[in-house]
Amino acid sequence: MARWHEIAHELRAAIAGGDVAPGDVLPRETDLQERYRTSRTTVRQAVAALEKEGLVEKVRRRGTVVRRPPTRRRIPRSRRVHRDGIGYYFDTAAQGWRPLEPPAIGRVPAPADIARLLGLPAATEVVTRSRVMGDPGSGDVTQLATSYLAPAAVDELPVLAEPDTGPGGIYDRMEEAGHGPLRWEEAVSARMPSPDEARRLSLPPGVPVLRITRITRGADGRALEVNDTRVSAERFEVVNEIDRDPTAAPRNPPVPSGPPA
Amino acid sequence: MARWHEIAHELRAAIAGGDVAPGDVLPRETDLQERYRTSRTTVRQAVAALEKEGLVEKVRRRGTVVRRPPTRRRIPRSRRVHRDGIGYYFDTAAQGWRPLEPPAIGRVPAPADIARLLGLPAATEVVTRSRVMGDPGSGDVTQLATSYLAPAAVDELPVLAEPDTGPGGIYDRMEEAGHGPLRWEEAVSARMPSPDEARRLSLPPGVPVLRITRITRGADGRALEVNDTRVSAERFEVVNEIDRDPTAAPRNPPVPSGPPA
DNA sequence: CAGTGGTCTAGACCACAAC
DNA sequence: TTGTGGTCTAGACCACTGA
Repeated sequence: MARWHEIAHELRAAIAGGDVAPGDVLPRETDLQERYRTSRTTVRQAVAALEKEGLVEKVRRRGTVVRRPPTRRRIPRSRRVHRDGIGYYFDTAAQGWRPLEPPAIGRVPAPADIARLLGLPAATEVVTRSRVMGDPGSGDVTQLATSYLAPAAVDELPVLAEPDTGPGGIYDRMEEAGHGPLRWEEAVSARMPSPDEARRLSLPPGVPVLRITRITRGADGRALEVNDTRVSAERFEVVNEIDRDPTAAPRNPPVPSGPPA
Repeated sequence: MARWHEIAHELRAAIAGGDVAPGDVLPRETDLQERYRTSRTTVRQAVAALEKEGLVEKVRRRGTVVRRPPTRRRIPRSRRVHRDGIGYYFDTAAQGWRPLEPPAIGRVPAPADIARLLGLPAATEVVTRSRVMGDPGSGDVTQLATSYLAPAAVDELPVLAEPDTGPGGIYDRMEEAGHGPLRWEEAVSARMPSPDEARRLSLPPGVPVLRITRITRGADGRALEVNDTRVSAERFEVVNEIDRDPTAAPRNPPVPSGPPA
């Protein structure tokens, strides 16, 4: 076993055993060097392993801080979307966050995975609507969302490429054009952030992004739009409810939760 | 800007621009040292950054390999669970994977987050049922699942702590005891794996685990069980369907997808 | 079995933010 | 202001594994 593995193992045990509590700092690097009779490089490699696991965070001039177990805010999902009441479940206002700026409209070659979902040849040019959501008060960014619009939808409804799409947004426009009732399919996965995403979402090392990829289809089944939303996997979770009884009456849509206590 | 940032930036651009295709290798470390007139430490720090992002994977004797964009297998979810037909949506057999060994029964203090979901004081001792799922043919492990059982449920139904819980499993036993119809709430999030999880799921560096935390409640609303499932975030995604029209008829449950082509 | 990345040393200077 | 981690050097030997 490599020396740095041993050191990482002991530090991990000290954290798990409560010898160092969340918020506390690990011994400084020079102290660990001395304690383990090793070079600074080896010590740093051990601590870097814990950082990659999201267990600790390095803070300059303070030290290596043990991170708190995350409290996640719930992103509730119901099977059905209601037009009244709480709004669409993916109505961002209902989720407690708001756009920090108007959507940025762009035209880019569709990334390979998006093109596949839209049923387009790779690198077809598509219109994008990019939003940065968060708390306007603090400027805290919680969510990066990009909509990729099918070219056919934009040709039919040029307003989709406008910053302001009118009351109800793009989905109401699509239904007005006869595509309703709309259906959505939503995939949740995760990956490590790009450097840009990490910076914009203020993600410390060792924190993945939770990725919510939602495809919108019209009544004919054709894909109209793909929405790709990224949030901190440490700050959010996507919640669904399931009933066992096939005859059970639909329950009320879940109410959006407030910020963690 | 630090030198290693520059190097990482150039390597990232070479990958994004297709100069090095997936499956290709980056120049060896000594070549990069020479090209950038720097030390091996600096080169390694740059490559380590790409590895943390999941872009490359180091393979001994081969080099630093550019990873392929992941193809994810879908884990479908419907709002309702059916007892006939495809089975329960979380019936693992219907998902294309099977237990590699009988469930391991344990008794452990409940982790803080599990105790909270079960409505128990922290560190209450609970019965666990741990499963390792995968492909029995290849031995490939795809899923680690642990059920945490509420003490009251085990007191009432001691069979829940047996390796074999009989036909239909623990949920049928709970319904037979009068807790039905059961309801579930499922949260999807992600985090970096522990070293043990990374080893058992064969996760390369830079790949998070997708975590599916499902809570089972009886008709009276009390929590009976929490299931904590971990899969590779690069190999799986959780998919839900949503209708807009509140009066739309329920659609058929989604059919489990096969392995990626 | 040879070449790749893995590990480790001992030392130096720097940049930043908490004190 | 100053102590922390951040960056970097030049070199050595090792272990694994795929050509």
